Amino acid sequence: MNLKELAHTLGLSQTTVSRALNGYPEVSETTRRRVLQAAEQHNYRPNTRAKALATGRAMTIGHVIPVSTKHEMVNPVFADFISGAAEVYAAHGYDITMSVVKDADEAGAYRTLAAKSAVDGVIVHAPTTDEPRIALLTELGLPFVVHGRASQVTLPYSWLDVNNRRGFQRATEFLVDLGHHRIGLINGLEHLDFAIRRRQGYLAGLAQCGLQPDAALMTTGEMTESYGYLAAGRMIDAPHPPTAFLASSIIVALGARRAIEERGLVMGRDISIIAHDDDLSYFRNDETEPMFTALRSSVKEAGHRTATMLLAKISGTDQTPQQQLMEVEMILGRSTGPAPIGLARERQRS
Amino acid sequence: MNLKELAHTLGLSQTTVSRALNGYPEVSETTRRRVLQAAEQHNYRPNTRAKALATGRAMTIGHVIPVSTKHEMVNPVFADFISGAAEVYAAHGYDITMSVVKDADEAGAYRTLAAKSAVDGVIVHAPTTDEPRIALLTELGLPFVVHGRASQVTLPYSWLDVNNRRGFQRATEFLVDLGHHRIGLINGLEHLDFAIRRRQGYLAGLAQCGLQPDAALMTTGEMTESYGYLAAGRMIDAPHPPTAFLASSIIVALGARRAIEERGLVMGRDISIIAHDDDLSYFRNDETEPMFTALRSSVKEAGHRTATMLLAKISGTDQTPQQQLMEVEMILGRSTGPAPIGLARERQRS
DNA sequence: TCACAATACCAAAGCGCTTTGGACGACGGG
DNA sequence: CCCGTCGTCCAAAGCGCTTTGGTATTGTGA
Repeated sequence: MNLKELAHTLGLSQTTVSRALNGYPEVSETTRRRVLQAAEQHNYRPNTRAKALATGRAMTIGHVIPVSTKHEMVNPVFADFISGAAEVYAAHGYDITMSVVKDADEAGAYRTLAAKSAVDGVIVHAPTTDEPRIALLTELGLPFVVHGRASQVTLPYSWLDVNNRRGFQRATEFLVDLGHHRIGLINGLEHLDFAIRRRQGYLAGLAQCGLQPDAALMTTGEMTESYGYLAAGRMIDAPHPPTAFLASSIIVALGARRAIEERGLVMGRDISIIAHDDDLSYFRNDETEPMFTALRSSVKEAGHRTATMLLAKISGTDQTPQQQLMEVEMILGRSTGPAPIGLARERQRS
Repeated sequence: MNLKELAHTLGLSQTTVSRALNGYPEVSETTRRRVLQAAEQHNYRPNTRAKALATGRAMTIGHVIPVSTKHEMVNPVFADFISGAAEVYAAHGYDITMSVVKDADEAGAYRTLAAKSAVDGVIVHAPTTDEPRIALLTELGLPFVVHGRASQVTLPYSWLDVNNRRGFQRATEFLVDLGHHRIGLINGLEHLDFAIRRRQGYLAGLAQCGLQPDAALMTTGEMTESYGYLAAGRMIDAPHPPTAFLASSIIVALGARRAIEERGLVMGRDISIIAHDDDLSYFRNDETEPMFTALRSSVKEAGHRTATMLLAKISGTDQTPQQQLMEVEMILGRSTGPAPIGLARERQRS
């Protein structure tokens, strides 16, 4: 059923039917009701493409999600992020289109999206410190909001970020307060901005407590479980092992935990862990006493908010770039405890 | 840059330019090259909507992904599945559009997609045993392929599934061979077809070995880590605890493992686990000696194959419904071992 | 040399919608 | 009584593309 047919069965012009459906005032209330009812009855939905073509608005948001060439991995946070964003889109009649691209040709993906005029706006995921996409999108004139920030980019742009720096600083200081002097950082890939900020927070925390950083206690990698396992294991087995870890995600923390337990140590007693927690739906760290002490910030809510910002930008409500910084919650769980005293610690390891 | 402008700058008609770009023969090779080059130079991409409107083909595949109303959870396998499917789509010039819907109104989502004629085909995720979407889509005439099967549906339709039944039967028999007589099944939600089949496999395995099933050893739930933890914990604490678990996913298995270790037991010695492993990119169970003994079947590959089937269906290559059954690989890891003898087991627990 | 077929191009219609620029009565004020 | 206004509707253009149904221009065989 299309407009023409619908108009014909109603004995009205397409114009009138279209106006009735779209809430324009030049239609009498009686005919509007008649139209609405007929539309409902025939399950009429305007053809998206025709509508988009006529209005010039695609009513579609693009998400281009990078899959790392290294591990062919797509970051599991996207599922939750998008589910949060999707609620907002749906409420405003927007569709989602996604392109999955090897991170190399991400720029190309945006170019194509813009050239095809397939979307009204996009969300930029996982920005690097000098994220080139920001300049590209500004140049293309395609509305966008960045999930995260790009420290080195000076152009004004809209973003929503988590206060990673503050969070990791707090976590570090918290661990030091518990007596931990050697804290291992199991960070994400450090060309990504969030990872840099986390490291900065970690370093600031150490500095605040008068501790020297140790390069042997800082690692970087793609945030898989194995990575957490290997990185933690390596540090534990090194000459001066840490007594605590800061893990960049729950999944990484699980790996670290595995490394700890495999060595007969007990998490929260022999070695503490604090994890950043994106509050993923299938991995809730929220029992009466959470498994991990964590810096929690819901990625789903971030999706929700980012989408809201983007739609505001598209509708022209927000002309000037907007920023939102979400603070993390620090959740106390079972993975942290006072640093073991040296001797006890040594006994554990032998 | 649109067709009109491009044609104008070239001093050609839109017809010719369009034909040159789309590989029609009524264009001289010299002009074709000229056109192609100009298009390249101006980064011209035909407007998706206009093209779709003119051709009647949306060049878009719909994925409607359900978010469970219960835990607001979106199944983490989608990320990998879609990344597999996306490669195929991209290679054939198709876009992806996704709708995220509370599982309640999934039917509505498909209806809308069809009425808007927004997609050329869809993939049906997570079918129930009597999946009503199959009848709906057949009625709507929208090409589709089911990822999974629907045991009770008699209509012919295309699907790709993993041999869950066989896998779980094998795993069960393997555990029995190791001396396990009480095996706990930590299954997914059993209105979903794959979960039913897994249970059937489990029961068949027990029967094959002459063992009676015990209702206390079978649980059902949404496949989160907490669920695995709680379900396993409950069984372990019951009067006649199992000596092995069959877990419906790696994430669930991690929960089970946590329950085991929290009780001072050792996985693979005191209690064994076999998990179904979707081979998720951020959770690879594939070190030299994998953490879990597992039934592995790559969900990314499933996405790849399902997408291929769907495109074949859309292009009309496959008129008759096609089926594909993927066998699981059984991977030996560290989570299984012989059943402990009664006494030793008791000593462990006290 | 002429007719006929390729060859290489073009004008215009059409996809399903929105939106501009009216038309046509009814109504009310001067 | 007439004119301007308002309310209600419609015809047609236009969004950017594809595709049908041409028209010139060239090459070919008789």
